[in-house]
Amino acid sequence: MLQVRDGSLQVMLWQRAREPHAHRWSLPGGGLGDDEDVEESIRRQLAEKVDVRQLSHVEQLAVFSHPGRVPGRPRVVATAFLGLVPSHIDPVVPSDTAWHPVDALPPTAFDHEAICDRARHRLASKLSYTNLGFALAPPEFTISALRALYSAALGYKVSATNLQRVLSRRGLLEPTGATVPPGPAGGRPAALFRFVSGRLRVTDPFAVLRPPSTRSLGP
Amino acid sequence: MLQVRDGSLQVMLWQRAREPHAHRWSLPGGGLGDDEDVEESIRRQLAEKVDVRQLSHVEQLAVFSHPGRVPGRPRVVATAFLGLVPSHIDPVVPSDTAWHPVDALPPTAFDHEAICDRARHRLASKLSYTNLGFALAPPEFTISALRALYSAALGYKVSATNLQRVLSRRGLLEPTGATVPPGPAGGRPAALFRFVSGRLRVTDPFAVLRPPSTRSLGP
DNA sequence: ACAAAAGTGTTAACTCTACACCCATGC
DNA sequence: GCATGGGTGTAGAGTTAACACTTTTGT
Repeated sequence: MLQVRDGSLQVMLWQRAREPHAHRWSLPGGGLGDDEDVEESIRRQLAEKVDVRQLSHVEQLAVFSHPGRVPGRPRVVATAFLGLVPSHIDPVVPSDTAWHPVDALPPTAFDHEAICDRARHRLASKLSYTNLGFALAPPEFTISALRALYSAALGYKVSATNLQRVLSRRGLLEPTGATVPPGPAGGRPAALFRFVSGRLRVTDPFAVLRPPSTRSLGP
Repeated sequence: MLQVRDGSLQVMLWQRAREPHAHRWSLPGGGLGDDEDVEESIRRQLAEKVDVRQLSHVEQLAVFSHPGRVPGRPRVVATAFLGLVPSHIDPVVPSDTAWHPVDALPPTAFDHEAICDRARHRLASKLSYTNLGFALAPPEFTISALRALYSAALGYKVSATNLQRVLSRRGLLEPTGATVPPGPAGGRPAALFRFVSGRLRVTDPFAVLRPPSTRSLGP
């Protein structure tokens, strides 16, 4: 589960009490029940940590199935997921559970660091060619705030100017009309925006080799 | 397993002899052994159908885990893969096995039609932003031949002119120097090309929101 | 007035599509 | 010569990054 917290992208981990890998930090998860699919299962597992209604997005990443991935046990096949929580939420988490910046992970259990890396990469990619930003952002936000979210998730500074232009041209962003008063240092009040849609949509489907344009189908 | 055959994208299926879903057509696959991961397993399963050295690309698609996906049995969790065979190969296949155009599938077992759709979509996407064309094409080919492969895989006509330009600009294609004599109808001899690399490479990593250019880091 | 923060205008570079045109060959 | 298929030139549209500039506020 990933969230932008305090200006950095963080992942929710819990500290294992027992072997194998006691005291190491682990991604939430667990066994698959007989009457659920893996999507239902991961939501059930995450529900033990947070209110699942706080999850703004969940998607499959990949299967991790190396025979030795869980030491001292028969092989465990894991289906890894990317889960996102919007930045305005601060879920109450159990005492063995905490958020960690993805750039400074504590010792992790099993192959969970590799799973984290996969999740970061997937998130960065989808921010570029979909409207997935809605899953990181609160319902309303200033462009500066959105810039901070994108910067944290992508790992490099994003220009507020160009971010607004790209997302607006694609029709993903709309102004609410409201503004936020500036801080004590002054400055122009910032306009508030929201994402037009809260459903994942691919906005830049093919970089090249697009289908022929319709006008070339004429007589 | 997908391949462009006779001008259309086709999938290799085998006809089930026994229930459930007897006589329906099924994707190759099977159980996961204790000492292999899912990638090794799928290659082992496919080896029963073709020479695995003929596989030019294999990648995970997704997990299919709906409890009712295999009727009359405890739930079976499947990890679906996309496998590609270059068009110049014509593998000898068992008698219960045949290639079918993805646009005209016979009645398929379980959720295998959905898996096929997922594979087609993944292939089409990756042709646009990676060099995955190498996995469909023979070692050397004319631009016309490559155009036919891309058109079949994408499902719409691709311009030979622009295909050559896009792939050349990206440094994916290089001329071999050789040419192919024209057919009986005449025409200019076609130059032969090859893919520079046979390893998957992302060539168009982010549609937008690229990291800042290096020159803006100057003093 | 001045500093600070937000937002807009503008330019240059780049990429892709479409289409006109030229090239090399068989008949 | 001329039809046929292969290949190149080029113009135009569309996006994006970079940066200068304007707007709106607090002190």
